[in-house]
Amino acid sequence: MWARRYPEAPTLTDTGRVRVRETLNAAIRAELERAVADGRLALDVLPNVSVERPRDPSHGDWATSIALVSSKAAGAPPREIAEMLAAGLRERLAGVATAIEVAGPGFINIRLARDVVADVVERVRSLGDAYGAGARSGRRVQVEFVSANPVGPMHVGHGRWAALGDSIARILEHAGDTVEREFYINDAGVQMDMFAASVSARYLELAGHEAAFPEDGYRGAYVTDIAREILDAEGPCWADASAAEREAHFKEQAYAQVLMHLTRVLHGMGVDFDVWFSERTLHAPGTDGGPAAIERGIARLKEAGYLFEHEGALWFRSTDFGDDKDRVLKKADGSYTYFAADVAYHADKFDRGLDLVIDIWGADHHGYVKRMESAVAALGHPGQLEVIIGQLVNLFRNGEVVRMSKRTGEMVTFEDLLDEVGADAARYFFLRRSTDQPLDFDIGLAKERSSDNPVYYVQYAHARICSILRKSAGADTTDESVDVAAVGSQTSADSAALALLGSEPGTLAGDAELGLLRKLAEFPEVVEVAARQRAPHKLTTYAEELASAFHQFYTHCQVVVDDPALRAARLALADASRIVLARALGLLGVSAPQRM
RNA sequence: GCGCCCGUAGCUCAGUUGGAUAGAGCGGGAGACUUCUAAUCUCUAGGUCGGGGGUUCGAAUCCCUCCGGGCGUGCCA
Repeated sequence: MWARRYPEAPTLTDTGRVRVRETLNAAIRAELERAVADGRLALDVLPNVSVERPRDPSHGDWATSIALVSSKAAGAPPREIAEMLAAGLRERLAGVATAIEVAGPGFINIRLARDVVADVVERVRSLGDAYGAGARSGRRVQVEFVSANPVGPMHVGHGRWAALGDSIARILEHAGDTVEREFYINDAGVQMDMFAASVSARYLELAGHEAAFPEDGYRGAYVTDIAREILDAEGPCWADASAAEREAHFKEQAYAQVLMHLTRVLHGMGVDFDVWFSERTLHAPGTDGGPAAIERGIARLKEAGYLFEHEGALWFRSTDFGDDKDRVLKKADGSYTYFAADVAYHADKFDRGLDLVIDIWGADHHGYVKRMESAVAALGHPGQLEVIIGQLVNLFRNGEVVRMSKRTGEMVTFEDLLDEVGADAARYFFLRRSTDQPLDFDIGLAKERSSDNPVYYVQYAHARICSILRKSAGADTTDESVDVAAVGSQTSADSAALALLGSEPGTLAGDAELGLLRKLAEFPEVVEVAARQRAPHKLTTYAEELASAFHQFYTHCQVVVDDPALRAARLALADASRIVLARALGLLGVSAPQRM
């Protein structure tokens, strides 16, 4: 088995909310220490202090269960401990918190002063896109994803890995890492030969010759399209060439066409790779004329003492690292396994100085994870490879499963899907579910321009804000020539004005303002968690919650009002919401339209 | 057989690594446009968190076991 690892999260530094959290933690720890020093609390070891955000807003902004945790060791009732700590905290946190209460079995609930809550508005507006960003970690991370065999069009599952890998890359970048996106092209295997043979057979058919189609050939219509393009461009002369010559030539032609398809489709959805890595280069002789990378990779494992020969084959002792069985690198017939190339490939990655490599593979490859982790460990980089297993996509159309046949090659390609639903909806739906969950994708729903569609729900919130900003500038609300970001930044609200926000709790308007302020403040933590868990779906959930908080605010609070202070405060709040919505969508790779 | 993933409202799914009365959207029921976009909002119904044990102040979450579903278990790629 392998444990899912969540390496240390980058430290967030620029975010007031996290500082609030640290301030509270520090205050609670100090109270705890004081109580122990005074002999009021009998604890040998101090428990870890942590405040959390209660689900129920009536429990305040933050809460801690420290009294419950300490109760047993201290030999005192939790409520008694809580009362004692709360008394000290009220003094220590005067100015930050307006209420500190003991509730339930012994929770300490903390309600922040309103100006501390409202402070998020100016923090967001001054930081802009950097809000929620982590300090530069100095860590170089590579995300390798899609990595399809270049033998056909992208399928819908590839689209999901693309959205996932790119969004994880964006999130890690925002959290402070330096990230590279890489596509590993499996262009060396026998499937390329089969692909060439399939194109060759179609070419001969088109040129009017008899041709037996290969048993396990690729039967999709795209193969014929490629053959036709070659025929149109180069004529029927290849029918006279030897099969080997023809297939060798067609292989490269077809390969080039598929690569163009891949880059075009991926670029069309906003995914651009830094490196396209060809598997062939691993088999080719070294640039210095020395041994091929694949041989050098094996040599390294040998030096490390993990190889042995058995029944004419060369094996890697992956069981030393917890794998179920040992794995063959070089077969008895002298050829290399796919795994051998992958060892060389990963050795190359770490030679490039990467600190962490994240591979995204389809669910059908999960049996391969342990051996790859073992190899990376044997190469001297234990724990520096992380494999994310992406589950498949089931396509639905109005509740009906869209059937696809691998045998006949009939399928809805990812490009078809993009054409039909658009890049925004496709990406958003792919990212909406946790990665280890198979995804049901309803084409009808993704296309729907209604409240049923969460993409539009979130984008609409952004568009609404832009409309308000246009109006506040005295322009027509539909005038797209207005620079809404400039209008937003020209708005200024002093702290007295901001203190108006949420000043009437209990009213629809007051609660809506407070709800929106609190939601904005959560963003840095959401980014941190999404980064640590490689979980973009945390951001779709957040984006929908933020959009919901904004729509409530919009319904209950007129922004462009006569009172200049209230108007400025609400305008600033709307502007901050615009910035965070756009940032959240940006991390998902989804556009934030200014008008819908 | 063994390994991994999953099982939460009628449906699709969240649940911040053990916290307070388990949440959201859709679907069902009832309402709100003379306003900065109704692609919106408000209220309501709906649960044995697959079953059973255990750990503890406290379990959807951790452990054991059983049931059910998916995937993997090549000298394929």
